[in-house]
Amino acid sequence: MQFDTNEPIYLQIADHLCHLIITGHFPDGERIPSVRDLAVELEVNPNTVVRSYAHLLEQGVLENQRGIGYFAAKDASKTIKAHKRSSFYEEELPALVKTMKALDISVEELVKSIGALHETL
Amino acid sequence: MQFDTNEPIYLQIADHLCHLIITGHFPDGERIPSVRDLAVELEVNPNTVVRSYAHLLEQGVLENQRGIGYFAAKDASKTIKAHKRSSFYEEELPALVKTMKALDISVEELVKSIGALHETL
Amino acid sequence: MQFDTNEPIYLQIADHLCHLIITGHFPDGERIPSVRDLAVELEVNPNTVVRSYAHLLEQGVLENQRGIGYFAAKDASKTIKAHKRSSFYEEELPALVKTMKALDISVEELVKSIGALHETL
Amino acid sequence: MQFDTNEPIYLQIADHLCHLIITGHFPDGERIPSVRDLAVELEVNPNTVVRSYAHLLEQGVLENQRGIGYFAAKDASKTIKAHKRSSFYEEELPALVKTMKALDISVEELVKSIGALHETL
DNA sequence: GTGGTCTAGACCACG
DNA sequence: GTGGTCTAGACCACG
Repeated sequence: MQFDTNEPIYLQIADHLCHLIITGHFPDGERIPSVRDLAVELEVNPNTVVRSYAHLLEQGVLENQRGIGYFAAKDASKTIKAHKRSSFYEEELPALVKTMKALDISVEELVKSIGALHETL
Repeated sequence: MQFDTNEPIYLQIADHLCHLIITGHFPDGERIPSVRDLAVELEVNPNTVVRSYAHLLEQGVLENQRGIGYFAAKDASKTIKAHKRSSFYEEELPALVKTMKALDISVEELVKSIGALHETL
Repeated sequence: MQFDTNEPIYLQIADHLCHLIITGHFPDGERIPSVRDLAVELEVNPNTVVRSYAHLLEQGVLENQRGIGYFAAKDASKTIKAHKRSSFYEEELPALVKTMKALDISVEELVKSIGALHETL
Repeated sequence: MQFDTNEPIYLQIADHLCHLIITGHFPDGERIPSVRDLAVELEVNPNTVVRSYAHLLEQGVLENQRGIGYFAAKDASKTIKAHKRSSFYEEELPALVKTMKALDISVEELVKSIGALHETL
């Protein structure tokens, strides 16, 4: 895994874990790697992984069984998607439209770009 | 001006100045407020304003006349828009499309939302 | 380290660091002292060191690992030498030749002086 | 006259005046323009010209006759050249040789460059 | 008046 | 531990 320099590593890890959960690599309810193991695998400070897990715990994406380990919550995928959906519609999209207007980009132009990206990515 | 807690104030000020430039409140080539004046107006430490100005100087948005003050560059609006345009098409938009696919949002659905936002904002 | 009064300290520190890098005291890719440590060593305010580091970061001489510290870039020596070389040939040398002509110093005379200095320094 | 942004304007003006003196445009002993006139001609703050004149007064390049104006000193050209000569041999040249060694430029290489510049400039 | 630099020191996020 | 940001305020060169 490659880390972007500008975004906190712990958030990048959290995002990555979410991605693995909603794509079924870490199915809902199943155990995920220990802090230690993941830290070794990602060549990262264990504190950083702790922070990622704590972050996802707060959001209800992960659960913790004392002495056993961390698990994806029963409804982790649903929770993640709900989170994403709300930040998408309430933050990302309005920001994008605002920029778009500031740059005098028309809706048609935008739709074309989105269509192109949609096929490529 | 209200500051968001998460983004550095000096960047928020820089952004704000860019906005004022491309909307013509600080026309290309004209003088902008002195460091001290802006600091007083925004209730911020002068050093913070210095930092904002230095940031925009690096990007070629501002210029400097010794002992006189800061000016919007001759082509400031163009420069700012070019910056914005490239980050829009190369970062914002691809990120959006990625999220959109992860959430199984169709292009049609998206276009509708954009249309609605476009009129409201 | 002794500071000259006329040049900004942060630039003198930056220059000094460049010198240490191209002479191999801080090899390419290796970690350099933390902001705090260097500030203590040079008896300078940490902010001043931050400024030096930020300056070299912009120029691609230093790199940054989140929460770990600053490193000389992989190709730091090369970058520094390229900078120096261009300012040497495009600024220093032409200025010197101009002065030399204004003073009616012949090329022969100059070459002799350079030869002498070259052995002494 | 075009001003460089990095060097103080008053020094650039002083240099320019020196140039005019040693090239005979303002002959030794003759009156030079009033502060006011020069400020108008150069589109510069009168204080800046005052500073230039004061600077040259200190160096013995100019003289002042109260109520009449500023004059190039009787031996202005000589004084200027002596100044230049000493800063050339004691500062410029040693600095150049130091850079040259740091960049592994040989004396031969340098001499060639100087020769080329000598003809072009 | 203008900006540029610096100190002293705080608080914070991050690893 | 690391760097990043910010305040408060000083001093200076310059125009």
